[in-house]
Amino acid sequence: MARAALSRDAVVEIALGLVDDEGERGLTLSAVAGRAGVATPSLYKHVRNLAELRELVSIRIMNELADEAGAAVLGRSGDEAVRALMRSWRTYVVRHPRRYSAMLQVPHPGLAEAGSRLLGIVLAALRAYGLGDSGAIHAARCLRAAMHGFSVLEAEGAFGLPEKLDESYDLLIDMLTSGLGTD
Amino acid sequence: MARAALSRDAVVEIALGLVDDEGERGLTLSAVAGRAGVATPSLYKHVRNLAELRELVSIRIMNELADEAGAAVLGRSGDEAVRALMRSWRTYVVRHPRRYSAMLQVPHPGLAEAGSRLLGIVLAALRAYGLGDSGAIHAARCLRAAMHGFSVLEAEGAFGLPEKLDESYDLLIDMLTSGLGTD
DNA sequence: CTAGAAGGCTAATACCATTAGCCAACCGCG
DNA sequence: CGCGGTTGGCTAATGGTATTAGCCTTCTAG
Repeated sequence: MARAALSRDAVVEIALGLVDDEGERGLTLSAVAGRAGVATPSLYKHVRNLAELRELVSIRIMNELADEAGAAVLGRSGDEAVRALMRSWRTYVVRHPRRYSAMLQVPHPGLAEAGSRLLGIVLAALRAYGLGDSGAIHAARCLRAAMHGFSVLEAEGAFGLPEKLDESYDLLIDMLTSGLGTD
Repeated sequence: MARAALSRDAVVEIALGLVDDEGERGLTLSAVAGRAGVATPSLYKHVRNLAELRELVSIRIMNELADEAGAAVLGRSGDEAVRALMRSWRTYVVRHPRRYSAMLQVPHPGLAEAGSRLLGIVLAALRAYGLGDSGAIHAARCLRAAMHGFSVLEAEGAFGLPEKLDESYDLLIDMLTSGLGTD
């Protein structure tokens, strides 16, 4: 290889920083090149095009989220597991709101794989309820929808005051766990 | 006024058609101008810039959704109202997936107003539960988050097979209404 | 009938992604 | 040690986009 220089991963890393600092709209090839101290076309040696970079960023973010959610669920079961899953999910969003928003953009393929990893974690959290195969899928979809919806709305500032959001989320957790228990 | 010509509303209408046909990424000023049979800069006589057009489109869509949800809730109360609200919401999304996706983009101000209209409708659906002011807000946030999350995931094709999504959504409705009742 | 505004146009600018083609540096090999 | 190929940078050029400036026509109000 020639000059030590950039790598594919380094480009993705810079892109992530850009998303954190300026939001997903700030993710532009020339901005990445600027931060890397390189001319724009040089990036094409590491990344096929902007769409691929966006996809790589999304996948990276979804995997981060899955890592944290997976760790939270580990060693717990039942309501405890669901609670931990939901809390860790929201914690990630609160900590990295712009990343979470960026992950949503452009539902290209490739995200599907990372998505199914997340699904597996949600299913693991549900294991103790003894739902059938099909029931578990339905329940997982509901959990994911609820967590995702709350996250999107919070990350985009669609809720009014940020205070008391914790209470709202606790209520959502209670509604869902009680719904699961009495199913 | 000069030549009969375009109006602000007509421009928004064309933009909506574009969103329906090509998705939110197809909403470009030159595409709108093309459909209107006009040169691109002429649009600036009706709309301040692309950002404003996007905002107008989003508001229009959110109001459409609010109209349908409001009509669904009208004359019902309690679990029936919540069920009707949730069903009408998803019905809109299934009917206009691209519009719903487009509404999410760019959470500019101005959407807040249309959003509070929606909030009012959700609160109306919850009236019969006799929740306190604060409790109703929390419950409304949960409902909205759940509906929104499911809608986003469905509109983006994030769930696997489209079949049996009805069952999943019914489960979500049951979980939430039972959570509200036993609160 | 006339003045002015409304709404169209062309031309020009700036920014972006993307492609093509060139050049230098580094690597491994003999 | 040197040499060739690959790797990773560059500049130049293209095309699409939004946006601004300034002109010109046409309708309408008075």
